[in-house]
Amino acid sequence: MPSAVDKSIDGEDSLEPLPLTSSQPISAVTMHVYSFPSALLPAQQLRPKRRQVKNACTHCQKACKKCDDARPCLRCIKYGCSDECVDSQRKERKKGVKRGPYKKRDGRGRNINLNDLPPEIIGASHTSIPPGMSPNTGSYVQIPGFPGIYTSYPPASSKPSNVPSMYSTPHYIMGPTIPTHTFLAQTSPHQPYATHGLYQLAGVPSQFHPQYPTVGLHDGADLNHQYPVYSASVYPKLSPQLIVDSNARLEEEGGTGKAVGSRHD
DNA sequence: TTAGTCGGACGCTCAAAACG
DNA sequence: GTTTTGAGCGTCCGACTAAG
Ligand SMILES: [Zn+2]
Ligand SMILES: [Zn+2]
Repeated sequence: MPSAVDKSIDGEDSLEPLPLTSSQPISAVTMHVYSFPSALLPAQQLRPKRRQVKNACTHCQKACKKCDDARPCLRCIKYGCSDECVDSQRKERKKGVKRGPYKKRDGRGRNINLNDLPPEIIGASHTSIPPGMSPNTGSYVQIPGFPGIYTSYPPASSKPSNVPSMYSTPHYIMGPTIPTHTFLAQTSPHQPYATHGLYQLAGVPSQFHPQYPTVGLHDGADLNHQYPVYSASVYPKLSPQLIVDSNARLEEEGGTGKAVGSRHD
């Protein structure tokens, strides 16, 4: 039977965890942690969304196995090939490829149809502005094309200017000053903005993804004051220092720009 | 039991197209 | 200039086989 480490390394335990109600161990190298208000979680489980590293190492790539952002990656550490753990080369995307016409947008720039909205949005409790909140401020924003319908995201105007457009609806979590003695998934290493007490749930596309669970809440955290916490017990065979190093490494990489900038094309 | 292989589903990125 | 679309290309799930 594969060990817990094996399962994590080889990906059998690497999908987004199912919605949790309390802190649970999650992969120390799964640095992009999403959080979602429980009201937006589906009643029945959807398939958890898979996440990928930006660049797998050559060994993991060859083996078609899960890699991680650290170098050496955990899989290479496990198999004793740390010295050979290097990013694989990526081809440059072809340019000048004609794509033909896109489907027409509506006049508001979005093709939103009530029937297209997931039932979580239609049926959820965020169909009106909560007391004390005003439209398009704070953590509630009007759904385009649906006056009076609000969802709990910040307004587009709050989007940091360096955010790629596909993240046009960034997801934030409210958080206090992050303590430094815990392992944290702060923000994406490539989108390191965390201002005004808002911590973006990096990597969440503009589409609604109810399958993103609430994970790893700090003890006592509520939906408005939460941030993921990593546990050193995730990889019992690895020293806590390794996990710290891994996190530190990711922090050092923060703000290095988009993935393409670090590619070896 | 563990490692290796690999088909193909799924996810990420970013240039092209559409829009204001 | 900005936003959205959607395809290229990558990751890695999961099934399978082989070896020790
Ligand atoms: Zn790897
Ligand atoms: Zn590696």
